[in-house]
Amino acid sequence: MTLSPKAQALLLRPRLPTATEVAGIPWLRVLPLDTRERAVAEVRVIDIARGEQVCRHGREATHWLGVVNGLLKMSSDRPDGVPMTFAGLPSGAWFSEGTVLKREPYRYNVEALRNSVVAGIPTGTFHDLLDHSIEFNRYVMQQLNERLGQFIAAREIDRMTSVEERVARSLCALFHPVLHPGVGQVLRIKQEELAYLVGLSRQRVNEALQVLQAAKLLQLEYGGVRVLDLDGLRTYAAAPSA
DNA sequence: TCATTAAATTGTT
DNA sequence: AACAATTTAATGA
Repeated sequence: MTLSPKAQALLLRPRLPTATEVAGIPWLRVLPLDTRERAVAEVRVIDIARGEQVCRHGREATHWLGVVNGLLKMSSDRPDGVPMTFAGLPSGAWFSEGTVLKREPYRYNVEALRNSVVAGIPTGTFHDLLDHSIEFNRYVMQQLNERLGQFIAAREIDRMTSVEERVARSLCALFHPVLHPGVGQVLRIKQEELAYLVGLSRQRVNEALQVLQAAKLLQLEYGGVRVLDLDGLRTYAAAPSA
């Protein structure tokens, strides 16, 4: 990315969301009309260039954040220096609720794998919604519950030896219907981005994807992946090697 | 709208 | 990492 400082400043300035962007925020839909209108008024969006960090480990959490458009990667700095990727965050993913809830600093880094649009509401607004909206509480509770399961899955993925299994499970996480409702049957992701997410070479990921395609679990498309059998990806086991 | 060309992405080695 | 093949996006008649 070679943008002039002026262009960068313009990109980094938070702005009001467009109607389309507001429509892409899943939790707004569960709110009653009056609550929703008040919440919408607090939403700001920001354009993030590929490679930029959305939040840094240790920084104070000022907003509850979500992906309107694009793809982010959530990872942690481990003491041994090897970064561990927790999750890929596609369109419709909202995150940092645990941190915002406890008013703590971020415990991970989030960076953009491609140019993305990220939305946020201030922590104060987040707590107001928790205090006054049952619907919002339900949404956040479900979100926390699902994310717990995803973190546990991420640890299992990290231990897996088979590349095909790792890719299959990672894709499942990205296609998670509750955490990532913005993702339809087709996930817009480059194989290069997926490789960076699972920490493998693009070649190896390409190879694994083709195995999974041959198994009729997914279909490769230019610039994306179509899932044919989500449950099959979830339970995929590598063929025993000779 | 269509044809041509450039750029991006995938598939192979 | 390099390269060829394929798909999409951009351009201009």
